[in-house]
Amino acid sequence: MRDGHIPETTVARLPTYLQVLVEATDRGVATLSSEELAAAAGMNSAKVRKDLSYLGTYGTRGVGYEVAALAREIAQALGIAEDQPVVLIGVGNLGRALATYDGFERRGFRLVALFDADPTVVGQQVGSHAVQPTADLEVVLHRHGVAMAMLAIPAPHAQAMTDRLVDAGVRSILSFAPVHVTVPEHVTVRRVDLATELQILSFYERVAAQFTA
Amino acid sequence: MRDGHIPETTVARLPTYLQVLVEATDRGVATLSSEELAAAAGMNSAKVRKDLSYLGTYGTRGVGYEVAALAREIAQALGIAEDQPVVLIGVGNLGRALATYDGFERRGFRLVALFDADPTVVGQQVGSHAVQPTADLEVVLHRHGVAMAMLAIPAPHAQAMTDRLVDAGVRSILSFAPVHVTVPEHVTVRRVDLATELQILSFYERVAAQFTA
DNA sequence: CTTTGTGAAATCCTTCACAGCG
DNA sequence: CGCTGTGAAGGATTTCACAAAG
Repeated sequence: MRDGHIPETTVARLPTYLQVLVEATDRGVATLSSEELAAAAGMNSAKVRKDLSYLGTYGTRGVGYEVAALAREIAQALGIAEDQPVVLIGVGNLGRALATYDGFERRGFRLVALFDADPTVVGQQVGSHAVQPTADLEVVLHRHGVAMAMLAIPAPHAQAMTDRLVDAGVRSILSFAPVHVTVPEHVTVRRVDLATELQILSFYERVAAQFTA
Repeated sequence: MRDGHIPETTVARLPTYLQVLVEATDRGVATLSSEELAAAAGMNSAKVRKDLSYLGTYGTRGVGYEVAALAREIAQALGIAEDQPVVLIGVGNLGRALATYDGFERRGFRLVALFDADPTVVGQQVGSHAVQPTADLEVVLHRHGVAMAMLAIPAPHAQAMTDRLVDAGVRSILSFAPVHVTVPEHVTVRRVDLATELQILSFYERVAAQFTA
């Protein structure tokens, strides 16, 4: 393929492939077929091959994909060939869990600072960082060249803080606030809303229950 | 419409509409047009109207949608007209945040029990529940008629615990373990993987950076 | 002989655009 | 006259199925 454009759905699956490849590396597996990759990722092989073809041609016919090379290639496409600096805004219950989660560090990111607006939280040690006041936000973002932020603050403050992050040069935001925020064209926001996920599940639960009843 | 089938993408958006409607209720707004609903939810009005049409016809031409009636209808479709009992397995960092998150309670769910395999955690009070040993899982699930579970345990234990949940009658699982688990046809698993979300963002960050550079 | 890479077909989702209702 | 509800058009994604490569 190799024409620069990768479908959104494919991008969303690349992290899953990467994870399977990293596990395969740990197990000492050198090569995986699209069929094996698909089984481990929970999808079908045609989709795997089509997805990987957008990155270029890294497979060998009759053999499969070289695990190490493909992992490197996906990490490259995802922009995590070297670690990306990230900050976390909001050190409440969820923020604390995020700050101490080692998955970010193991999967391409480096948490460089924690911020909170609450003066009673500022100064506390959470994981390997002391919480800083939001007043210092711009200085720290600039010093570390941070382009990504995680937002774990109450919904009413989300838009104002987002505006501030965008002004400070942040281009990607992972928001846990259950509210839509508006951003300029060049900024991407992904929202993770835990209650929303449960509600979606609940819908299908209901459908399944009908067959059971 | 009214033919029982609702597209997945529509189901995934219903919780957002519901949230906008609940906020509108709080502000004392009685009626919303598809245009207003779309603006608050961050999408376009045609999509809103098409989505809502799958539920039936609840709008009034020339006026818009009656907020209270539509909210009730969406809650009904999502199966949260009355609260759904849910359990949480795994009371580590993330589990603690989930156990103390009040969004679940406010948005249609009732957390009925916490479980952990670690004997040093069992018995601890987390939020309004004492952590129970996983040995008691089946009894508790059965007693409360639980069909939904949240899974916040290490990846290597995810499949075994999932099998146990399914055997105990759970039909919907929200998993935070970064691994694919296999389940029977009638069971739904949604996976929320925080590092995956950041990696997807990172991809678009890279694209945006190219324009900036 | 096995498995990739990919056009083409099939399916699914979004957007358009407007008839028709209130 | 304003706004919903929806066929039809347009896009996007998935799946099929097979030619070509190792």
